Amino acid sequence: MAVTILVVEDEPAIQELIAINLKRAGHMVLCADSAEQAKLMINNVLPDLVLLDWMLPDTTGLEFARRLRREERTKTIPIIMLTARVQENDKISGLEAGADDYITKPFSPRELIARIKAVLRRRLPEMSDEIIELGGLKLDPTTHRVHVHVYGSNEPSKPAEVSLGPTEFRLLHFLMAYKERVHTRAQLLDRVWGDHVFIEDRTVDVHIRRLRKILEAVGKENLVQTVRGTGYRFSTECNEESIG
Amino acid sequence: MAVTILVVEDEPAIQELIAINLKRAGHMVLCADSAEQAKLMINNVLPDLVLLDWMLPDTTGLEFARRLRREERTKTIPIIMLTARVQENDKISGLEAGADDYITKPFSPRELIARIKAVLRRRLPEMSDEIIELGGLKLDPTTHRVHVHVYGSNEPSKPAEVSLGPTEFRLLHFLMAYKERVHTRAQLLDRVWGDHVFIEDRTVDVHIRRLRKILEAVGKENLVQTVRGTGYRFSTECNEESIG
DNA sequence: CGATATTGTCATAAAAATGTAATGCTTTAT
DNA sequence: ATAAAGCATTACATTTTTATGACAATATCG
Repeated sequence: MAVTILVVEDEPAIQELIAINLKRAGHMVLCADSAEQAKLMINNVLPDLVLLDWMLPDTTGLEFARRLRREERTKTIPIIMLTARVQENDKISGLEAGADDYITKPFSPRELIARIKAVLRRRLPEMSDEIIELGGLKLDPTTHRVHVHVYGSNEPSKPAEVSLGPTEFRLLHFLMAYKERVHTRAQLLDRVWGDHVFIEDRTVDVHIRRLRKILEAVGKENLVQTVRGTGYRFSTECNEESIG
Repeated sequence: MAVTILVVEDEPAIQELIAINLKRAGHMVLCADSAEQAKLMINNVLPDLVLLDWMLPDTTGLEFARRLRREERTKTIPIIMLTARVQENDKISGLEAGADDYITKPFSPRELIARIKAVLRRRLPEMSDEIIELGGLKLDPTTHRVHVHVYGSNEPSKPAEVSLGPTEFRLLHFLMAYKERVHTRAQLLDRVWGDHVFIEDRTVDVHIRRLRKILEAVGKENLVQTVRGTGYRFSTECNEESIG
């Protein structure tokens, strides 16, 4: 998949170095010298990941990262910070304003690529555009559509489309992206609804209900399962099994 | 599992950031700005792990760690220190004070999560998400499933799923995580049920019974064993004695 | 602006899980 | 052998958790 990476770095030499290596690794690369310029570029093309220098001419990387996190359109973009040397200073301390990772200069190209890969892998499953096909469902994030493939009939019947509301779609997408795994309501609120929400846990139940209702209507009743005392899970394995 | 982590850190930005990442990783997070506040929170809820900043407004993290280690109730809680210093001395005194690990700032969320996982695996196996395979049982915390592998039939029959209630699941998980070890009822109540519970000792018997019943139904009758006068244990060795 | 969809919360029903007590069985001690 | 102690098993009332439908508030779309 073509991952677009925005490099925000004022030092031309480093910028160049990074760009070359990223291109070699098969990524689309955009370069910006300043936060200002980065802003403009983001307006044009939404990158899949941002490499952000700690020190920028017009602002700090920290500040810029915060800005990215604040805005709806950019808030989920993974950020990797480039920081010069380990600072003893507590002000610079630690995790920088929502960065997904940081790399201290100097770094090797190999390390850079590895970190990018790791961040993408971790961040991607739920927001990647890849089609997920599971348990007779086909979910396409790009078209925002879900189709049911009905087993049993051996003729290649045209898969029916399932229509879901926005939240149900995201919920299903998340559950399918992390199939089999149980998610607590808190986790679902966090990752399907968003970070700062303060919504009742029980609301999740209602949305699960809505999702199930729609799935039942097309004969998919056991995919979204309850795990009592914990939460919910999407699974293609059956829930209850009696063994002799 | 639902691991409750107490973050003791006075810098709000870092605290917030840590909290976000821990939540995303599926943990329950409590935050305290000071040792004082941390103390109060611990009185309420006993956390499973403490992330402790080296520098605190009212005391040093070191001192606080010592205090935790002194008191009976908190004596065994794993502690991870957050420190900006890289001096060898500090590492040593931190470890002396009973820290299980320490992380130097700046650190990435990934590193943080990884260390927490490592400490949990070592200190609280029942809280770690690792699959446990033992005596023909396979317990997977992430999917919340238990499967029985039936020996004897050499055909690769699909392992059947065992369905357990919440408490039985936790109990089995705990027993399996500390296999072969005997646990008193009090210990089980403490660690499977929770901290402040006041429940009859005999209640454990009932849950052991329920667990056994389910396991018997799938042909696993000797895994949960009684140690008369002491308590219970999960063991793959048979406990039948030879007769003199 | 009106019509339709979507969303979060509540109330209530339904289901499942839990703790306790009562009773019977086994082992250990006297 | 008999009593005492420890454990197993069952039944049951209570509590906890989840499902479900209705509703008002918002958001979206034409």
